[in-house]
Amino acid sequence: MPERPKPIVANATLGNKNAVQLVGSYPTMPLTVDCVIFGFDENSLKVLLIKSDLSQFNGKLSLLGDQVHANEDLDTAANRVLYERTGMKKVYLEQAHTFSKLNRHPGGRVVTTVYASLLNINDHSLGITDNELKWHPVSEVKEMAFDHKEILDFCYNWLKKRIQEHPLALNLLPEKFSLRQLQNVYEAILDMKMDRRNFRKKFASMGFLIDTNEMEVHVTHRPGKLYKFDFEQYQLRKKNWVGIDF
Amino acid sequence: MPERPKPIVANATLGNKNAVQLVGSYPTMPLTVDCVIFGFDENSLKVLLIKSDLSQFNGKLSLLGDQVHANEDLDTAANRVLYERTGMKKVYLEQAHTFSKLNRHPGGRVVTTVYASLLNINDHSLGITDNELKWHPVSEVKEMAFDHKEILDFCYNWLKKRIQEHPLALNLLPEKFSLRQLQNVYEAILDMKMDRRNFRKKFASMGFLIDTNEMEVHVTHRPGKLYKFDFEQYQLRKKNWVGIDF
DNA sequence: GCAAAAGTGTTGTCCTTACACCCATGC
DNA sequence: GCATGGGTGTAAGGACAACACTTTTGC
Repeated sequence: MPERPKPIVANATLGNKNAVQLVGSYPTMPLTVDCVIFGFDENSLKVLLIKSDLSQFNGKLSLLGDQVHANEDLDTAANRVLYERTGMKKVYLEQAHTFSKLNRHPGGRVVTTVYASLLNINDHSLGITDNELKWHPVSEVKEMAFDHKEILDFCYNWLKKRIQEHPLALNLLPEKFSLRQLQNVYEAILDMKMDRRNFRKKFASMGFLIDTNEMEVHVTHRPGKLYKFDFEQYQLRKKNWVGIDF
Repeated sequence: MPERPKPIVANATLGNKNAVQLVGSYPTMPLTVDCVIFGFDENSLKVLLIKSDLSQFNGKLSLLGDQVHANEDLDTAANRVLYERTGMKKVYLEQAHTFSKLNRHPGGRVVTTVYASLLNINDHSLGITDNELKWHPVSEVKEMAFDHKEILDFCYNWLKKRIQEHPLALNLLPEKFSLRQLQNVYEAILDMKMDRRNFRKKFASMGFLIDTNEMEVHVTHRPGKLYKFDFEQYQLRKKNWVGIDF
């Protein structure tokens, strides 16, 4: 049995009191959002990065991040930052984790909530390229500013797991895609080869592929069929039972 | 192509500048942590809650939360809050999500990072019971203070998924447990009945159960074997491939 | 006609499910 | 001896892994 710790100050002194007073007694700190934006092009997984303009980091690569304004929630902030940095709107964004190490920012204590985002590089041309914004192959990113390498690694692991359970990878492709493109996405992200027949059978049996009756054009080999993903059906039928297994 | 948004102020004005100055220009806000502490007892899933002492909430139930200090990271804060509220230390804690709706706290803007925690009720007696701290069956919790009901629902869903992929539920049981107890945990959390033989086969085949050669005592039926979970083996052999399925 | 990738089926193995009977203990 | 849950095996069905040949297009 542990010894009884000191009571929490706010409770002891305020009792059944005013919420504004209570919140006023809390320390405040700056909050940022960082976006880890994955894209897919030329059969490899890319991530959208800028060069840090902090002198400490000497042009090291950095995620797309910025302060959270006093009057916006985190989802809004992440969307805004993405828009301000890239000119893109309405991108799928998902909160991944909040990082809070005390010394993670050289300018003082900054807590950051990280959002991961996936998009199709060819459908979203960059409207802005300040700070040398560009796509970098994930496998080639080594050093980064802040704790951003750690964050990138975290999000890459998150992505690997996530695409196996959600049709997230479809966001990396154009609306109409071939099964080869889809398999390339999976192979690139998971960093493994898969059997083509089994891969196609798996997706066919899920029943979310819509045959567009169109084919690839101008390819130097037999053209493949183009499909759309039936997100509507997916929403209706998605699993909630995964099965005990670890 | 979207119109080019206004440049981000911090970049435009500071250029390649001082990090301290940059962070100093960010708005600050109070940050809290909330702990969703699940426990298991009498074959039902419980959650540890207090009564809010804010007058607005009129004694409604609340998660265990408190401010994050200026000089502590979120993991530390969550552990501290748990200790201060319950007297318990060294509890498994995992960050689940950060909630940031602007009006979620009546005292002003407060962002909260939520940690989920699982523990065995009978192994952890409560050292402190201020604010009517006690265990509530999850299924019976209706109204709560703040957005805590929404947070609880989020964490309950998180838990359902999580226990299917990680040996998390073992934290809800004593070190030595019977397979019946284990199955009860799963049935209570997932809210479904399972076949006893298949459940046992499943766990036996995973190879993480260590037979203690002890039996239940003083039970009004044939006593069951007691097992330990081999966390060490689990760490060595845990899966990282789940298989595409959604 | 050659290179390159599309398209397609079968078989064996493993995992999951469904299901019924006897056993050890407390009272 | 009876109530309660412990312990066990098998058969059928479904999912997954492994594997090779023919087809269509561009050049």
